[in-house]
Amino acid sequence: MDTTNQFRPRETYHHGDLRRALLEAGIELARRGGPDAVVLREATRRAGVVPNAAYRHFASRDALLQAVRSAALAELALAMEREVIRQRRGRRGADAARAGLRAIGTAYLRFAQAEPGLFRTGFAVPGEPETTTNDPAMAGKTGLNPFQLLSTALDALVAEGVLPAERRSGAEYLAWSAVHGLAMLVLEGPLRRFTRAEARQIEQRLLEMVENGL
Amino acid sequence: MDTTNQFRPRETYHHGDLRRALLEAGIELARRGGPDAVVLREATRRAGVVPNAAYRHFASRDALLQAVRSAALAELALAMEREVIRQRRGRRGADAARAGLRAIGTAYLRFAQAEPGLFRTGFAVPGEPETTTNDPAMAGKTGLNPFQLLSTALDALVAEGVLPAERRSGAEYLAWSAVHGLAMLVLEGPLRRFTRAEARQIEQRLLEMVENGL
DNA sequence: TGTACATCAGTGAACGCGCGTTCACTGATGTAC
DNA sequence: TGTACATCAGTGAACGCGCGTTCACTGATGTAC
Repeated sequence: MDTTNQFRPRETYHHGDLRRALLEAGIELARRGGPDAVVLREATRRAGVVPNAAYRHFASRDALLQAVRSAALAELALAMEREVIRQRRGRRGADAARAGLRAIGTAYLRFAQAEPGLFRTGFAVPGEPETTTNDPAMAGKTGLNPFQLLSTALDALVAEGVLPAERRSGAEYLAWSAVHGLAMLVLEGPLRRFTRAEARQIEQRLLEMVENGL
Repeated sequence: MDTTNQFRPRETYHHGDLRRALLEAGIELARRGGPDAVVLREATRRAGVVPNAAYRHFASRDALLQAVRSAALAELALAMEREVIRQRRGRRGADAARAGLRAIGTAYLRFAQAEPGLFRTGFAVPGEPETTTNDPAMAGKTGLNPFQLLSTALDALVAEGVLPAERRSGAEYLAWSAVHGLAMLVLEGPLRRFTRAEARQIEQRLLEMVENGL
């Protein structure tokens, strides 16, 4: 099964799964070059198909880009879910809740560094805000998208009595702001030239600041 | 004096101050549409000049864009300087230092909302990081650029004993991350649809978080 | 004060580029009888 | 089991677009004598 191979000409007239092939090509393009690199013609080239064939599966270039964006957010959600499980392991109660929030932040920052192209595609492309959608295309295994995973982690902090209930509302935005801002600075801001170790240290301190400041 | 007017044909063969006219056209374009809207041909059109005339003054489209970016950062620096003076007025010592930091953050967030196009041009365009440059083109009246103004405010906190010296190093990045992140979320993230009042409230809480968390 | 001439700042025309998208088409597939 | 035909998923060719940039040029300006 090699439906996405762009070098060997297809043997069948029909592609088989062109939609998936285009989406995967789009994701790969985003991975390497961010949202601007998601070029419809290039995706069809990689799928071994004529440019306008894409229109059987996506209404426009932007529709393809949105699909790629959702996939990027889904990938981040999966990474968060994994990290939460990893960090909560062996902990209980308040301690586990704290670890959960920390895991969300860590996964976010790791993702930004490991997959800058996908990260930018997920967050620099205007689209349906994650706060208002329940689209499973941008969610992880739990069916929650990155924003909803953060909310869940904060809820846990309240349930365990770590975060006073009256400070709960809007806490997503504070936590997210800090982490998102740092990700941007490391990615394309003044912290670009930091070594991995320096970046890690700032990360740690930022997560502390959030924990203390919330 | 109307050298930038694009409607009336020039009376002189020479423009007079084409460099400035192009730069101002570029700033205007960025203001309305962000970095991508800074189109060399459009800038020359507005200056009432043939496209390639731009190359007497800028080596490339990117050189023009960098100049616009610097101008945007300079404008932000000026806004920060004004806000710092305003907020420190009538205060002294630790109180004034705290007001100074708060002013920096407030000015940053106000600027992002009032001039989203310029804000994005200042920060989404890769260029010489403000941390390493002393280019006066991106500085305010004090000769300091936005990043350096933030550093100064943090130094004042240490001098007044508000911020322990051992937590000073790297504090720029923590403060900046939080504020920058919130700016992005309000601008093009999930907080886009917030009302002005809601946004203000989150801002306040974020600045508190930074103050407490640092 | 006048003039020759180098320098400078514009003009005019054209390029190649790759993109997204539209149109009319044809080959392949699957379903009803 | 065979065949007619509707439906679907591709092809082929072409569009207009606006961009950044290059080339050879000319009109205006300012300086030396």
